[in-house]
Amino acid sequence: MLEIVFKDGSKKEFSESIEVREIFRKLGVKNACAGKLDKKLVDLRTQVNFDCKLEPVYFDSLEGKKVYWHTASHILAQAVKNEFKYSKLAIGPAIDNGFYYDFDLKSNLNKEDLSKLENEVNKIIKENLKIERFVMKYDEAVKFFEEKNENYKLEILSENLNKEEHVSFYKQGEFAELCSGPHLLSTGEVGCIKLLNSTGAYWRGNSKNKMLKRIYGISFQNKKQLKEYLENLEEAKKRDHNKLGRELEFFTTVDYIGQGLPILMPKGTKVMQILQRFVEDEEEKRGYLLTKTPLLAKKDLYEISGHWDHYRDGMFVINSDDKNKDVLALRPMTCPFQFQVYLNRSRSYRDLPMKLNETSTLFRNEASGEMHGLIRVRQFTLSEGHIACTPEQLEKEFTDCLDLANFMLEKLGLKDDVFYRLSKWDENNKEKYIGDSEEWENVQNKMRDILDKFDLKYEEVDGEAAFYGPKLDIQIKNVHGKEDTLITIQIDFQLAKRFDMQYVDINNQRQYPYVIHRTSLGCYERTLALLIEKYAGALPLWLSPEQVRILILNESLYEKSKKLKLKLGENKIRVFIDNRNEKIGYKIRQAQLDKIPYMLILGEKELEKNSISVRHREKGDLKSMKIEEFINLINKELSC
RNA sequence: GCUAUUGUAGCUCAAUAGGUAGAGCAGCUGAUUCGUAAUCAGCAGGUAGUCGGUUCGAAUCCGAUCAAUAGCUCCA
Repeated sequence: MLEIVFKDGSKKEFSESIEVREIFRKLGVKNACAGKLDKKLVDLRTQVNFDCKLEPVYFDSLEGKKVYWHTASHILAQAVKNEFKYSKLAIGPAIDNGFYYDFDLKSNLNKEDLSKLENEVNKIIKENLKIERFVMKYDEAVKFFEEKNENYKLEILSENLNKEEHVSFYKQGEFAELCSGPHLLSTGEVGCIKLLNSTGAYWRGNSKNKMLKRIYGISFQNKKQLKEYLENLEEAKKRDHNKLGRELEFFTTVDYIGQGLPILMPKGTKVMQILQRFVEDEEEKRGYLLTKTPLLAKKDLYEISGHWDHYRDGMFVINSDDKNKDVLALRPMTCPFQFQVYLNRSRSYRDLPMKLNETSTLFRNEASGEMHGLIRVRQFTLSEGHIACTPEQLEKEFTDCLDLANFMLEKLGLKDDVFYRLSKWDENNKEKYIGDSEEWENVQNKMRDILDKFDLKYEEVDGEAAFYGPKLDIQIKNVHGKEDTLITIQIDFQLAKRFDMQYVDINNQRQYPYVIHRTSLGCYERTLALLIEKYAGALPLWLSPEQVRILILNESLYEKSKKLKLKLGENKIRVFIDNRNEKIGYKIRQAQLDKIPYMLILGEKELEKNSISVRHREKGDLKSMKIEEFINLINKELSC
């Protein structure tokens, strides 16, 4: 006898081992694509032969979608095998927004190939082939792939630790694929597949390996859902800062200036100035002292910090082949410079914590393919800061940094869009880092302890640390779903030693402080980019480079509008008049119009009543009001 | 850096098979004063990203290079 408990708490007994799908059938559960057995995702074909908890998984959950998408990726692999005789299979997982499959192909894939494959894929769905699971002995599986000359599959197999265990396969029609599942029961259940694009991707994600062809796709249960998804995708792309930011004249690029070196136009610069003032003021309130340090230094400095050995590829080096001149490098980080403030004289524990901030321009020689609008550039400005503190102060200071970061996110309205990541070192790749294992484990544990005291969900990722210490990274996704670090808070236990930064403790002993590297708002270019995407260009009032546009309907009102502008300007409201050359005109491009929070209309009607008509970009027409009333309205909105 | 795609006026896009560049919007000038993008008339804008090659002739074909886009790798 076995007892199965369901999500609603109900129980059912079965006399013998039974398949998940059979259980669901008996219970009348329909449309489940997999099961969750004691919290583990399992195939509908799984035999249950012990007491357990079980619940159905459907397409409406991400886990469920991934089952569909994984099956879709197998169908794609089958289609590619049908269409390209010499193709070899690599891997094809489901991802958060669909699936991909990597192939080794002799030829490139163009659009026609992709649509041909799409037809083939949907043909396989229509055929509604039964998908069966079977197992093979390890040796048989090796032989199976050797015959097919599938060297990537063989490589995966060779890493199978337990060669005694059977290897799991899934088969549909003639196509069999190494896979641990779970999968749907037939190809027809997938619904419809759209192949989105094809790109290159390195085998095993290693740039030293061969580049394979990757095809991305998505599938839905029906065409309506697919259409909706594709439309949403198009909508999201309209918010792309790289397009919108240029259209709205926040920034531009010039080919002969170079990659990753955007020109910030007046609007973009205004927003960055607002952000920068906001950040510096807030940091000052929180006890930071502002510094301004050089943008470049002799390589000697970087040799001490370790950048010369661990970060040289990322730096712009000057005079490297002139023996008569000092070799200099533009700074990729501010830490070694700002440390000199600490080192200016001897420090006691009474000086700590020492909190320094800087609005620092940095230069990083990113590889040519990495640049992306304002999100990834070669010169950028960071809201940077460093805190030197005693071990006892570390927790409080770290907590304060996190609080500051969250405060900033809250103010920008990005709080719900971010996720947290504890970025650790890679212990299999020690040469990338400075310091020994014990120190790393020690600090990482410390960081984890602090994080666990917060009500904060975070994931841990190996190999994402800085070379000098672990990081708390606050991540965000752009409109393309690509993840980037917005804010980072790092604990460093190495650089103080390298720079011989000491303090004298209460027992008159010399000690090294901990250093926290942190940003409060990340880099301004990137933050601006994400704000444009978040708000589709219609930034909140306090961040809008143009808060008010005055529209005059009669040339004779021009002088009056100038006075109005002056008056609003005195109240620190950013206002523009909609005409150039002192001529009337109420032709405003709609695209720009709905980005401006308020529009004031000034015409004969208003003149008579000595008032203005106000239009809000979202609320539409507001009642006409006196200028003072409008100023109050804006101030009220700004204060909350 | 790698795999692809793209590059024609400020923007969006045209031009049968290589035959010597055209339209809308924006801009400018003038008229119009018309209540929320697109009134009328006129003008001006391009050595086709750049450099080289093939050809009698190249926006179109080839090569190199620069830049942009998506993805990989890398990273704030």
